Formats: sequence, C-alpha cells, structure tokens
Amino acid sequence: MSVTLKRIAKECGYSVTTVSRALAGYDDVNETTRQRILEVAHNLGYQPNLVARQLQGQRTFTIGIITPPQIHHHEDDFFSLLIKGVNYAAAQYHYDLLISSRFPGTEEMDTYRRIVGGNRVDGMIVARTYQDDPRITYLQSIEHPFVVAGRSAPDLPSDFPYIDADSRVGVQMLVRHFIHYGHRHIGLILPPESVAFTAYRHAGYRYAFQDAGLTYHPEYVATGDLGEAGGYEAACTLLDRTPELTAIVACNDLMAFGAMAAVHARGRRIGEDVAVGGFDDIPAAQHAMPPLTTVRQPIYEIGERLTEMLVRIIADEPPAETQILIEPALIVRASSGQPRPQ
Amino acid sequence: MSVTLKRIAKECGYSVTTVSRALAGYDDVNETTRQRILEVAHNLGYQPNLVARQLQGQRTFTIGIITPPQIHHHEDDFFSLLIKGVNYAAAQYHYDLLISSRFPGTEEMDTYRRIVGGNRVDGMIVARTYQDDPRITYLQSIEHPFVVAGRSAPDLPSDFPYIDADSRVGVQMLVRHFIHYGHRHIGLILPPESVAFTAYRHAGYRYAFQDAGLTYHPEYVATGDLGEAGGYEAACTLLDRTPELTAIVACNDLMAFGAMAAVHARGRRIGEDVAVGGFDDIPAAQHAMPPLTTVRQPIYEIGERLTEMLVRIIADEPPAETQILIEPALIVRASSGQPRPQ
DNA sequence: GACACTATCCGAAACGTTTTGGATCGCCCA
DNA sequence: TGGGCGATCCAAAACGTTTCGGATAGTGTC
Repeated sequence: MSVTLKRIAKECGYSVTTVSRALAGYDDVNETTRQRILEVAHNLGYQPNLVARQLQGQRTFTIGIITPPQIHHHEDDFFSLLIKGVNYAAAQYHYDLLISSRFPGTEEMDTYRRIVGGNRVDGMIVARTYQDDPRITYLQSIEHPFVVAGRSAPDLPSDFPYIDADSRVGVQMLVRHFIHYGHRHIGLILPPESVAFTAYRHAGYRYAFQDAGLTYHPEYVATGDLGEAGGYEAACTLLDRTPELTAIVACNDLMAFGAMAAVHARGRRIGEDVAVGGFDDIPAAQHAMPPLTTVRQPIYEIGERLTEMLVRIIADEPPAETQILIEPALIVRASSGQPRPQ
Repeated sequence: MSVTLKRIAKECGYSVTTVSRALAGYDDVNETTRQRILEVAHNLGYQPNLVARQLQGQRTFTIGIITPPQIHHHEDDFFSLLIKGVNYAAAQYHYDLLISSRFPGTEEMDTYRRIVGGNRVDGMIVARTYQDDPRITYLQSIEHPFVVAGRSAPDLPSDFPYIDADSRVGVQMLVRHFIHYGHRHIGLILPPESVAFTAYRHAGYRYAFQDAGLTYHPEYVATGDLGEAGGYEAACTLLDRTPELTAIVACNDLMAFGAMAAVHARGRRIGEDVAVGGFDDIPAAQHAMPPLTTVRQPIYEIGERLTEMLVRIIADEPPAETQILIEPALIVRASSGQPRPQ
C-alpha cells in the first residue's frame, strides 16, 4: 500500500541500503545518485514508517502520560493544564505524546505495564502521586525513565526526579491569611490519606495554627475526594458539625467550588459570612462567583519543565537539579471577604 | 534488556512460534505446555512488544489528534474538552491516543504526514476545520480513516464523516433571543473567513435579522481571531464605531470574554447596558462574571461520538450515520441582562 | 605491475512479533 | 501393514527500517 524503501529501491535500481543511506544523508553515496533517490522518494510521496524505525532503533520519541478519565466537563482542570504544558514542551523537543486514561487502580497499573513494558514510550510522566505509589515502584524496578508531578508523602523517601509545589507552605500562607483577616474557626477539607500531598497540606494547616498560638481542632477537619461533589459533602459535614466556622480551606479548587456551593446552600454569604479558599488556581478559580482565593501552583509550567527534565533524562543527560520544589503564591480574591472587625 | 518471546522460548525449550501461539490462546498447543509457558512468561514479567506487534500487524490501535499549542492557561478549552471526550471513549474501545500540538500551517501538515504516513495511527480526528482544509484533502487522497469535528464551509461539499453543531441555528437562536429582549442594535464578532464555521454563524445572524424584519448592518460586524484578546479588540472596534450597540454576539465564548472585558473597560455594565452572548458553553462560561449567555455545543460528547465513529470506520464497519448535525441549545445567563422596556 | 586507497555500493542481520505451511509422531481402522 | 488422521510442534518469511562489514572498481603511487 504505502511507499517503502524497497519500493524506491526497485524504482531507481539501487539497493535498500543505499536508498536508506541516501535519505539519511550519509556521505558514502554519490551525490548524483542521492539526487536521483531524493527525487524518486519525493515523487512517490515517501514517508518513513515510524513504527519500523522505532522497532529497529528501540526508541520511540514519545512520552506517555496516563490520566484519570474525566467524565464531567469541569472535572479536573489540573490534568488538562498539565497536559497542555507537557504537550507544548514535547513538541519543542520533537517528541509526541501518548495519552491513555484509566481510573486509578489495577486497571491503571496494567496500562502502565502494557505501555511501558510494551516499549511504546521512551519515558513517562506520573501525575498526582499516591502514598507508596505502585506506579513509581514499578518504573523504578524496571529502570524506565520517568518524572513525577508531586512527590512521596513526608515520611517516605522521594528518590526520583520530581517537581512539586511546596504544599505545606502554600496552605500555611492561606490559613495565615485567614487568621490575619480575623478568623479563628477555620475548617479544612483534606483529600483522602492515600493522596501523597494530603499530609503536607494538613501540616501547613497545623503549622499556621501553631504559629498564631491557636489550638488545633481535629473536628474542624473533614475529608473529601478531590472533586466538586466531595468538597460539597465535606463542607456540609463541617458546617453542620461546627457551625462556628467562619472560613473553610479546601485542598484544591474543585473542592473549594463544592464548599462554596454548600455555604451558599445554607443561605450564608461566601466571603462575608464564610470565607473560602482553595489550592491550584485553575482558570475557573478566577472566574468563579465570587472569584476564589487560592494558592497558585503553576501547573502548566510544571508540565513544561517536567517534560524538559524527562527528555534530558531519556537522552542520558540529566539536568543538575532533578528534584524541584516550587514556592506557591497566595492569590487573594473576593472569596476571602474583608478583614473582620475585631 | 526486556523479556522477549525468544527469551521465554529458550527458557522453557519450545520454539518462538509455540510460545507465541500458547500466549495467544491457539488450540494447537498442548494444555500442559501452555501452562508451563504461561508460568515462565509470568515469572519473567513478559510484556509483548507493542511496536513489533504494530509493525507485523500493520495496526496500531491508536488514534491521533493534532491540536494547536495552547500557551496560556485559559486559552481554548474547546480542545481540552474534545480531548477529554475522545480520551474517555478511546479507552473504552481499547485504543490509545497520540497527541501532537502544532500551529496551523505547513508545520501542522508536516506533522500529519509524518504521523499518518508514518503509520503511527489507525485513524485521525481532525478538529476545527478550515475552509478548503488541506488536512482533509490529504487524508482523503491517501484514503486514511478519519473523522472531523466540524464540516466544510457552506459552499463546499462535506464528503467525509463528521459531527458538527448546527452553527447557523445556534447563532440564530441567540440573536433572536436578544431581539426578543428588545435589542435592535446587535453587534457580531466573527472569526476569520478561513475558519469553516464562520459562514454558518454569519448566516445565522443574518437570518435572525431577516426573520424579525430588521435590516442587516454590515458595520455591526467585526472580525477577531478566536482568542480572548481578539474578542476584546473586535469589541472595541464595534463599540467605538457604532456606539448605539446594546448587544454583542461573539462566535465563541473566549471572544465573548474579551468582549465583556471591552464593555467593562468602557465603563458600561454587562447585561444592563450591553448584553453579551457567546458560543460553545465551555465550563468557564458558567463561572464568568456575569455568567455568560451562550449557545451550548456538547463538545465532550462530540469527542466521544467521533471516537466511536472512527473506531467503527477503522474496523470497516462504519455506522449508518456518518454525517451528524447536532442541534445546539441556547443557555440564557446573566450576561443577557433583562428584557428591555419598550 | 603490485599495492594501497578512495568512492560507491550492497547483502545480511537485527529489532520482536505473527502467520503460513508444513513436519513429526502416535494411533486407529481397514 | 499401510494409509489416514489428529495432536502437537516448528522453521521461515514477513512487517520496514538501520547498520555492520564487506565487495567492487577505479585511481594513484612506488
């Protein structure tokens, strides 16, 4: 069907070897022959079969990333942003991107094994780490190049290349901001324990209280999955259990949106009655009603830099720094309300 | 390095053929031998080399999509949504997704040729059609499976599988809605002519005027690229040239955001002084301030359905309908303001 | 006239699969 | 006892490239 080297070779009377070398620009082929071969190749519309090339060269120039499936529209702009960043950088390095979506769990691990073990990619980008992440264990065990968006939980070693925002500092800044605004009863919505960054964000919350000389109330803390619905439920729990809360910190923007909805549903005004803060600064945060105070983590840039790091690791020229902690930024918006009198 | 059939064969004393057939479940291998082979394969952690399989089978079980690079965060949720839908459906059919990002133009065409001609994918999804789209011409000329999100401009044949929203009807609904609300001076921000859907949306605008017995003013129409900045500039042009405008229809949500900013920058209130409408209903539209009236196009679902269509075309079992026009829905939000007195 | 050297070309192997078309052996039946 | 048949196995080719290690012929040198 499609045009191969063999076809070109037949067409112009040279061997496959010579055609291959002519096209590759080796200097052991006569200049006039090369011209002839180039001409025939062009006329026939030759495109090298990349799969064959991959097999022979044991290189794919492709990087892989597996995301959770996103059924609803607004779910998880985190991955969208990350992918945009990765995609952009990958193109610059002449890499393609192979994406597959699976729910975390065995199915996801099978996909890792299939794609990585099946030699479909030169490297992997792992996002949103779990505690004791089996994907990382696997990639380390077979010594396959990979980089991680995020790192291990605080008590485990992060002995792999990663870029992560300093979650602890981020949440700490946010809580301190609320304390500054005069809040004393501040709720926290954490992700499940299994998510690696949970402990960092929890610590940031506790540190801020400690710094301010306030006592930590465990009943001010609830857990939600990372979606909007989870945030809604967790906020409901908090608001009903401890009505004295005047602020809620959610561990990502999506859950913060849910929390805002919960506050709203109870007839209380966001910002004025109950301040709400999030984490990530996804695009929707800025457009939310009211705009959401949050901790900005440069997801797009993290995607870009991770890709660069991965490409260099693949080329066996790892950059000097392969474990990068990014200082997040506090973005104050209307969901903070005004500083409270007294 | 990695485990191959040859390695397993050596390990358990059978030929590569037998190992291959044992693993593939053919019944011409003895049950006890199969068990033995399965065991060895499992112990060695065998994963079939997918690249080799692709080369031999001339099938990749991968579909490709090329998007424009998205440098800024909020730019173009259209492609994000489409990809989410495609990704989700692809996983269901056990296909992977190969993504590359290029700016439209020769570089994009080269990438098409490289990926499609290079046999990296079984099928392609083409998004956001141009007038007389060279990508489509190319794919048709080599008879490679593909489906399109969008169709040709009205005066050209759309002789390929596609799913598209009925843009004309969508804009018509939106403009009629504004007319209903009492607006008589309604601006329109169109994309460049080269975008295939421009003519449809323009027609919708004209039809709505005609239906209402109003005259069409060419000076109420401006052009912007499809981004927020383009919408801002076009809206500025319109507002300054024809200050009598009380409503602006932008041909996508991003440009509508830009238009809102322009209205705001002139000290006029969105909705109350100047109503604004968009097209697409990307997630941000709902969270905008004020929330944006728009024409909803189910992008995620289009991605899903396109993927299903493509998979069936690849399998040579094309569905009955391969040219689908979707009726969009008018979503009225606060950017419409209130019906005007008189 | 033999040797070395260069320029140009090519055969064969390899990458890891799957598939085609047998080969071998034991058994049954006429 | 030989022919046929089923069960089990395998060698070789093929997918399209790249690369290794020559082969060949022409040219120049001593």
